[in-house]
Amino acid sequence: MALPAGAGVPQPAGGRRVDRPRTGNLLAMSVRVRFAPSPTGLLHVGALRDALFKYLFARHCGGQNILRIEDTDRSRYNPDSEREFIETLRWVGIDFDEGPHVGGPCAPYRQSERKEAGIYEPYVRRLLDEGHAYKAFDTPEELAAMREHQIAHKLPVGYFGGEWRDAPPSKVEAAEREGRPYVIRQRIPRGQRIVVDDVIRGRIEWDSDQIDDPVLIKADGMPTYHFAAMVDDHLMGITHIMRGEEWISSAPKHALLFDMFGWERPVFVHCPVIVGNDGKKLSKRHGATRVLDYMAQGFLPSALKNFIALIGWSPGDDREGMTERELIEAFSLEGLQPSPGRFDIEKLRWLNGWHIRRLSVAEFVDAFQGYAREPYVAEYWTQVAEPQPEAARKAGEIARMAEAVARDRGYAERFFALAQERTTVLADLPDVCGFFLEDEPPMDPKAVAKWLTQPHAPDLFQFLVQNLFRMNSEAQCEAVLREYAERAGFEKLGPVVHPTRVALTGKTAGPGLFELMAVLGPARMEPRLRRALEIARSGS
RNA sequence: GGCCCGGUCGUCUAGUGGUUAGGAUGCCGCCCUUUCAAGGCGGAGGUCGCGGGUUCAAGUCCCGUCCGGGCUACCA
Repeated sequence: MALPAGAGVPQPAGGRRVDRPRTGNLLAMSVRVRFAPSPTGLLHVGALRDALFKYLFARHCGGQNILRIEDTDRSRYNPDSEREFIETLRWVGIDFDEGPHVGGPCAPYRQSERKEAGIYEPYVRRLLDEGHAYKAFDTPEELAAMREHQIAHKLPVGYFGGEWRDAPPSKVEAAEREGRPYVIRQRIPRGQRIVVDDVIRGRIEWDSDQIDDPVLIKADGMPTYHFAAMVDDHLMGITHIMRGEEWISSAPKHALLFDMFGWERPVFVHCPVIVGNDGKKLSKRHGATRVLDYMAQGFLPSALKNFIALIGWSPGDDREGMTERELIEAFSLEGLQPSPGRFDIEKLRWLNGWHIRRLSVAEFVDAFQGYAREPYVAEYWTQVAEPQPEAARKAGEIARMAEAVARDRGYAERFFALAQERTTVLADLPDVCGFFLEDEPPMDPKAVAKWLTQPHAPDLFQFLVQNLFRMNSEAQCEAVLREYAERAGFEKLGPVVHPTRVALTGKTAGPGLFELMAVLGPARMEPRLRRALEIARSGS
């Protein structure tokens, strides 16, 4: 999508007019949304859902998805954060048409850089000139005292005028001459009804007397969210301000800003949020899990997207398991719900299994190999997961399995096929089918006690070892076991099947015995059977 | 305290005046079966937050109320 040169950039200082950018019809008609995180930490599920809804909406409409970094708070800035966001989103499969990492016609896409480029200045000046903003020289102490007074007298808390909103110009000039630090505040009109139309909630109204004058420019010269985000949204041609519902209360300030500039208001969409199990907003201190942790546990991006999309949105029918293509196709603002939802890990697990089962075997193996290659997987299992000594072992198991898979891809595909419908998260794979790769898989003591101590066990294993030469196919394996059962006088296959399963896998549960025997083949079965024979002899 | 948003099985949801309030997950049971899964079938689980009102008829419309949440920063 090409933008006319200079679109979205205010005229240089000489040129007077700063107005709606001439973005051309193509751009004006196309949906443009932005994910605008503050780079202060890790990407957790709350932010992911925010990014996901915009992504789905943009892709559904054939519009543009834009990444903008809102790094105007220097005290909370975290230099690693932006990379975390971009890499996590890349893993999830949410991509951007414009952003600091890919560029675009509205660059730069970091607000600190936009501030350096002087993009905001003409707009501040214009607001000041037109009386929509004013300088306020209150000290932090004065502000604190005012708030205390308001709380004590049960008054609305906030800056509703102070001494600067209506201060005479001479006073302001004097303060400025003294070099006193100041902020620039938006002058909210008084005695008005402010109406904001929200796509999800309909019309929301405020009495403008209830809305305090927000800081637009901080004392350090940096714009606040209230100012920078709105100016940028306009300059970048954002058509829909989609964000979490926690922004509803500042929506009137933002809508008013658009009005003050004479800009067309974008469509407001205040999405429901994901809350913690206590019903409270998700935050780092409140059960908000890093998205990468889900990756490390072996959740598929497709499942995570599917699951997150279904909290607060529904396609309108009974569909639950949906591919990315289906999500994009079905997504609409009408399906958005107003109430917050909770993150139910059990349902995510089910959905992950659902997505795994829909993969081809080759894709399934690729998914595991890609997973095992992710550097954060090892870090997660060794340093984040609990309980610790046990969790760390998982990292080694995953790495070893990945090596083995790479060494013999054909073999891997055969046993992955058997593991597929028994896998809920990729990290389970070593547990589910690790025994295929070890001549001496770890033995479950209970399984040994129950099945390898059976009186007929040594005889059974001896028989199997002797007949390995004719145990290549599934049918052959079954025939041999049935033959033994008959010879030993067992009416049912259980007494034969269970000890054999324990001998070969060390477990009581797993893929169908004949299937797994056929995959193992005689060469791999022999050492396992011989070991079991020894255990059975010594045990009984 | 003020303003604003929300409220359907534990959880995610369908539902826009007339349905025995549907689906999914989780739980339980049955079937399949050599085990575990997957799959199929069935069950328990909701006085649609509560109280009024409008209407022949209300989860759906109106009023009130309660509860939960958000904002109330020179954070986003």
